[in-house]
Amino acid sequence: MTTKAKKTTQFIIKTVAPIFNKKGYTATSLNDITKATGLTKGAIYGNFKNKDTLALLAFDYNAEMILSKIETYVSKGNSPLERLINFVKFYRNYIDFTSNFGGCPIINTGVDAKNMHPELLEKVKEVIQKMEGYISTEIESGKDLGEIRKTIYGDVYGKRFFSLIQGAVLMSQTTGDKSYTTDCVNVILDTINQRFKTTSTQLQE
Amino acid sequence: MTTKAKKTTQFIIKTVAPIFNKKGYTATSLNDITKATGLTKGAIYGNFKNKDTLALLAFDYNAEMILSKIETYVSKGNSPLERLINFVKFYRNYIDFTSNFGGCPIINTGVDAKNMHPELLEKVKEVIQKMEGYISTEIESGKDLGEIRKTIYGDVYGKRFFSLIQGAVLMSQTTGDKSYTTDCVNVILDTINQRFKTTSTQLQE
DNA sequence: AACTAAAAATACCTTTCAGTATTAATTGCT
DNA sequence: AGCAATTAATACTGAAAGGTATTTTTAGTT
Repeated sequence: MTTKAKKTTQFIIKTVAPIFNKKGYTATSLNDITKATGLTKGAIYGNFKNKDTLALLAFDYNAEMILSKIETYVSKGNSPLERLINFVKFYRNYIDFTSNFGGCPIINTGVDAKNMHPELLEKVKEVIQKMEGYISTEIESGKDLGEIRKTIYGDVYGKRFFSLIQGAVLMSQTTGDKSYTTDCVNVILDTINQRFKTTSTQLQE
Repeated sequence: MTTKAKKTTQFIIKTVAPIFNKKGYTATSLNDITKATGLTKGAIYGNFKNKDTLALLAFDYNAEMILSKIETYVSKGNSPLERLINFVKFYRNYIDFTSNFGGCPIINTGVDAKNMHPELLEKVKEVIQKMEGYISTEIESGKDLGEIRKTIYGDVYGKRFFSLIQGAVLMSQTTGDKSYTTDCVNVILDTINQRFKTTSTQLQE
C-alpha cells in the first residue's frame, strides 16, 4: 500500500480546504494552492485530475469536519430530546469554530456554487438534508418515546430550526456580530422548552 | 450636460449588476462585461476607473433596487404595526423577485465579499443595518402609539426577524425550495399577532 | 455644415490562468 | 543495495485575465 501518496493527497486537501472555503472556487488559483502546500503544479496534478475534483474533495473535507464534530457533540445526549438540544447548543461556538477556516462551508460553498458549479451545489444540498435529518430524526424518536409532543412534526422543525440557525450564522459571520447566533440558540431552546416537552405546562394558542 | 455618457454609464451598471450578483466579484471577468453590454473594453474603462469601482456601483444598484421596492411596499401600511407586517409580507415574493437577477444581493455579496473585498463588505453591512432599522423603527413607533407592547425591543427584534428572514432566503435559494421562506413569513406573522399587539389576549410564559 | 469635445473601438501590453509533457527525485520492495 | 514504480519538480503551453495608449467614431454646439 502506497502510504506516501495518500498522505500527500490528504495533506493537499486539508491545506487547500480553507482556501476554497474563503475565496470560493473561481477565486482560488493554482498559485494559491501551490503556495499554501509548498508543492508544485506537477505534484498537485499528480494527485488530482484537475482543480475541479480538488475543489469537490475540499468541500467534502470541510463538510465532514463539521458533521463529525456535531455528531460527536450531539451523541453525548442520552435521549432524543437531549440530543436535539445538544444539536442546537452546538451552534453556540460555531462562529468561533468555523471562523478559523473562513466561515460556514455550507453557506460559503452554497452561495459560491449557486449559478457557478452545479455539482458542488449538489453536495451542499446533501449536507443540508443530513443536518435537517438529524433534527427531524431526534424529534420523531422523541415522539415515539413520549418525550416530545405528537403535534410537533419532525420534518417541519428540521427545516425551520436549521433555517433559523443558518440565518443567524450568516448574519454573524457577515457582520462580525456574534449576538445573532447566541440569540438564535436561546430562542430555539426556549421554543423547545415551551412547546416540545410533554412534561411542561404548555401554552397553546 | 452630456446625457449620452451618463446614460451609457447607467446602462453598463444595470446590465452588469446581475452578473456580479450571480458570479461574484472575481469570477466576473471583463469579457463577461463586454459581452453582456455589447461594448468594448475601451468603453468600459472610459466610463469606470476599473473593475473594482464598477463592482461597487453594481452592488449599490442591486441594493437600491431592493430597498426602494421594499420601501414602496412597506409604506402602504397606515400604522407602524401594519408597516411592520408589510415588511415581513414583502418576503413572500422575494425569492421569485430576486431569482431574476441571481438571488439576494445581500447574501451573495456578503458571502463573496467576506475574506475577499472589505470595501464591498462594508456596503453590505450598511444595507443590513438599514433593513434592521426599518423593523426596529416601526416597532418603536408602534410602542409610542400604544399599538405594540412596551416589552418588545425594536433593536432585538430588528436583528432577530431579519436574521430569520435571511436564513430562510438563503435556504430557499440554495435548495430551490420556496417553503423555507413561506414558512418563515408565517411564523413571524404569528409571533407578531400573538406577542406584539396590545389588543390581543397574549400568552405569557 | 463644420468644428470641437467626448465617447467608444482597436490593438496591444504584462501578468496570471489552468493544464501538460518531460525530466528528476524519491519511495517501496526484493 | 539496487531496481522498478511511483511521485514530485521543471519548464513550458495557449488562453484569458485586467488594464492602457492610441485611433476612430459619434454627439453637441455654433
